[in-house]
Amino acid sequence: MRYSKQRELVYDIIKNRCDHPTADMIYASCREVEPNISLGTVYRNLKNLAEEKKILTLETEDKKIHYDGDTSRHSHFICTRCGKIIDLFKPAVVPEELKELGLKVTDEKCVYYGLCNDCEIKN
Amino acid sequence: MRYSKQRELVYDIIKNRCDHPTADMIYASCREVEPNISLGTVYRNLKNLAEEKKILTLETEDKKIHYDGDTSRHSHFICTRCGKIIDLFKPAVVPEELKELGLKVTDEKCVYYGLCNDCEIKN
DNA sequence: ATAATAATAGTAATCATTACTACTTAATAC
DNA sequence: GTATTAAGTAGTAATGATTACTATTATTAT
Repeated sequence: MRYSKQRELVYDIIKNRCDHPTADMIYASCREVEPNISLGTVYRNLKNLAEEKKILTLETEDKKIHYDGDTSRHSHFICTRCGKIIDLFKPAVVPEELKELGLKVTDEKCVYYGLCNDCEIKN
Repeated sequence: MRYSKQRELVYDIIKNRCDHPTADMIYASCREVEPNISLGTVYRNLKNLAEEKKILTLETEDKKIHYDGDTSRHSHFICTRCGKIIDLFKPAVVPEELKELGLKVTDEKCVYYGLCNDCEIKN
């Protein structure tokens, strides 16, 4: 894979935000810097970066892939009312059952659902 | 919500299989019993059943929603090579960090990735 | 600098899912 | 039991996120 400034831009943008943007959000940010970048380029590079495990993906119930520039082992809490995604940094315990079944885990995606504090109040 | 034999069929089919079928797989099974059932009906009822928490959904990397008739608290292991989904029944520990943040969990979806035993051998 | 070829911009295509509409059926009242 | 009413369905069209395609541009090895 050879260098391109578009890929670097996509990567920098994800790395420098602490939310969990979708492709179109990243596209919007890219265009502020590079107005001619195309949506397909953003998608292609997001896919490349995810395959190389330089970024992570989060498949949610909103049918859009959310990207995460933080590749450290962590989980997420998603508010079922407003969709906000909150990072959980204290590592969850991997089920011992996996060892018993002889399954080696290379990745994990743990998502917890409920109301965030703001939505809890509003309810 | 009132009774319909289509909804009951969709529900029965999911409940009586131990895999994690997608909408089109459930549709195919439905048509063996009820050849005129429409795909839209299957989708609508899957959505209804999921909203009522009578079935669960699993959002995976293959961009199709997988449905699960087992609503007991359990996790999943997905093979990154063949896509097979394996149930993990021993409950994972919910991160204590959630309590610290004052977040009440109503649902959880923990997915672990790696190679299943078959694919491990083939590799 | 040039050649080779990977990457891009812009657009078209894909495909899972949802929306729409005329018709059917379950549930309730008479 | 029949009529009423509104929810559910079949069949089809639309949606929208993502991917594929193609002519052009940019990177990198020689």
